[in-house]
Amino acid sequence: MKKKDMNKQTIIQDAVAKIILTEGAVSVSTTKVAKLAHIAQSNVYLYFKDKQALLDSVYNRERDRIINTTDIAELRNHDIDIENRIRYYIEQVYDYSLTNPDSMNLIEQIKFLMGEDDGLVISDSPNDIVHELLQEAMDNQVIKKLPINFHMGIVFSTIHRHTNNIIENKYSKSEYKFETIYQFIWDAMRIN
Amino acid sequence: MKKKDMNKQTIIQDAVAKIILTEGAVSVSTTKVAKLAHIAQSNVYLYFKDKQALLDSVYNRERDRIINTTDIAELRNHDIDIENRIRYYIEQVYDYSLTNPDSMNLIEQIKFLMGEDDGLVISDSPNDIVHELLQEAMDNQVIKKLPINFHMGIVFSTIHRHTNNIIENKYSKSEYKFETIYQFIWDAMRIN
Amino acid sequence: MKKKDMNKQTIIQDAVAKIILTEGAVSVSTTKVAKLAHIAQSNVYLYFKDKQALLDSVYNRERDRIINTTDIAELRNHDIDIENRIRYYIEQVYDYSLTNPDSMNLIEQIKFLMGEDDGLVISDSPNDIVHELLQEAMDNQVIKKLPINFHMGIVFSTIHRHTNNIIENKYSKSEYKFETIYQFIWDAMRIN
Amino acid sequence: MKKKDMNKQTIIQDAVAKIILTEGAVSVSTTKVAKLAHIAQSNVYLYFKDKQALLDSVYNRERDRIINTTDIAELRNHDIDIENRIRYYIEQVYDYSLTNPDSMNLIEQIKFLMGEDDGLVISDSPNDIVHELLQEAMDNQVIKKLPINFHMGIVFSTIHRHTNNIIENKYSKSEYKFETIYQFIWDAMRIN
DNA sequence: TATGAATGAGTGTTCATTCAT
DNA sequence: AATGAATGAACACTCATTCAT
Repeated sequence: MKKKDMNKQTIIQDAVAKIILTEGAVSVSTTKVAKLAHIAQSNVYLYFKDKQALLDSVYNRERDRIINTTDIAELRNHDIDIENRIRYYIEQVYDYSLTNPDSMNLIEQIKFLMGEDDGLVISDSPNDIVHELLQEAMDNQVIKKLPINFHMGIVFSTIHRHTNNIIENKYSKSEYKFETIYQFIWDAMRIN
Repeated sequence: MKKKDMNKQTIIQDAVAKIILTEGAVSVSTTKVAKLAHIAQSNVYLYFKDKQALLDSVYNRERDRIINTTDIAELRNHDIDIENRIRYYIEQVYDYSLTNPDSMNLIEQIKFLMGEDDGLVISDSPNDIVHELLQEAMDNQVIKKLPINFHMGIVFSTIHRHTNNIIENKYSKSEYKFETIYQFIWDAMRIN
Repeated sequence: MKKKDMNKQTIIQDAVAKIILTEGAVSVSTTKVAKLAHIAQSNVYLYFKDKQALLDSVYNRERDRIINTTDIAELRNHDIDIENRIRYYIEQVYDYSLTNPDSMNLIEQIKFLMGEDDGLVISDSPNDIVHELLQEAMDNQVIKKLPINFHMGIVFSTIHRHTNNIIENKYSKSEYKFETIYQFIWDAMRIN
Repeated sequence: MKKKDMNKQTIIQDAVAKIILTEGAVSVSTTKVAKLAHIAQSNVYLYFKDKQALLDSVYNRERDRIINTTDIAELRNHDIDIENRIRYYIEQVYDYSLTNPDSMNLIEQIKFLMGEDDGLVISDSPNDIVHELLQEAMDNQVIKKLPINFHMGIVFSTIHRHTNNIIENKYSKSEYKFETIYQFIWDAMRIN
């Protein structure tokens, strides 16, 4: 029932996601995608201009998912002090990553495949909201004066590593609390 | 004459490395490698069992290069206090990365191609020397009690990001000193 | 409003013609045609049995256009001496070709695609009017006794070449008068 | 025996030629070529960079064949009067065409496929030998002052048509002598 | 009349790998 | 040790055509 509601676009994107997660982005081929989606290979081109567009769409879907999950308003709410806004942001990344561990891996894989070096760091535009937040924090001498991708990087890579560790059963979800992870990240970022 | 001393193995590996760095690991093909190495395509199989072995060898070569550059003795020298040994280690990674920026990218690319998730974190064996060092530091409550790949991860990913930023001309080499980078990493690791 | 009077058939044919002239007959595909005609791809099959029928129709449309432009009555008018009737015919081909240079190219392209060797020579039926005229001229020893497609061929290919030379800016329209072109053709045909 | 001497290049080119002549240039596909040449499809790319290179090579092979058959020295021999040199040239084209009727068709087909409009007119370079000859004839007021491709065109297209008529059994080889064909062509060209 | 969805067969091209010499 | 030739499988992508709605 529910499945039938999904349109083909989504089915195809899901197939791509599955392949990326199980075999790696390199292994994505229209043939495999079509097989997994139970359609003819040529059919892929009915829904996506070409392979690049297909990968882009999967990437964007995931990126949007993240962005939509983020409580942007709060990040801009100047009634909250900046340190807490950053903490709130990290918490959101943390929650998102634990809830959707695949999402992060998808984004990482696709970005890498396309030759972008920044890994998980998502920065749509320079005046991106998080960018803004971190810049403000830097200007106010709350966090260290460093390239912004250092700050974004440590947030993402730490949380991502944590999530992967759990997935790979290196330890259980309960073994490290958010507070612990957060402290690690925040100690790096903040001026003390 | 001297050049001719380089055996074919090395010539081939160099070709692979060059392709990876310029076009990405995905683009490595025996055809291209052979062309770049000025040998017949089939010749690649004289020196390497298959493509996988070839990539492995390039990976291992780089990994060994890193390990050999590291002053292991010093890391084990208990006359030096542990904090300084870690600092020394970070310094060595830092120096290596700035001196051989390609090396890190090679490792990252090959790891990605093979579907390994840990990125740059190299851990050959559990009783690896760095592993040992960090474990000791954790036991002595010098660094935070966290999965070891957190500690290794922040070292590598921060330094790697820094190196890439420089390569991509985001800023000049002189803009951030080692001390600054180190402080960022160390603040995350240490218990304060 | 008026434009809407053009029925879909015509719109589709026009699309085909445009593609042939800009990209060559080989490049005609239902996909492209449909896109250019602003209809669904499958819609092409509503108006034409298959691709072959579509091409045929475009060919026939052009052939009819030529035939209808030709003043047949005059060609048969025995009050005019035969030499002048042939001259009149050549003049008409000349005028048509210069006025509708695309027309000739369309016919040539489609013929090529269908593997017909006679190029521009259009001969619907053996008792074709021009056929008749030339036969009569041959019988009356006005033109050389040669296969009829020699005579038709030289008319078409010379004029077509002239037209293309102009289109390709090899020289301007005014550089060679009809009389000059005609003399070239007629000298070949006539018995002297 | 003899067949074995032919290298694969030639075998492949022959396959292409056969397909062009039987099915038309449009029908040439690497698959068909490979099948006809009894090799794997991928093998085509061992001998030719891509399909274009393959077609080019078939074209060039034929063009060279024509050029090598032509007695260039004689065409430049100013001891012979120009009219006779042109006649000699036309005779050579005539002989070649009748001896190698396929050759002309191959060239025509490939040229058309590549979108060149000049049909059989082969003009390698502006100072091409035939070009030279005709220009000289025009300057000396032996032939009409017209675009050179008119003169070349009538030679080729007339002879080609004649050859095709014979192939298609429209009449027998003996029905029209060279002299007849020549007269038709020459009357068009010459100033009278 | 019109369309979107579907598809199988085909396209040119690249690949890793094998083998005879 | 070295090579050129060979190949089957895979790739992304386009095509003419059909069919249910």
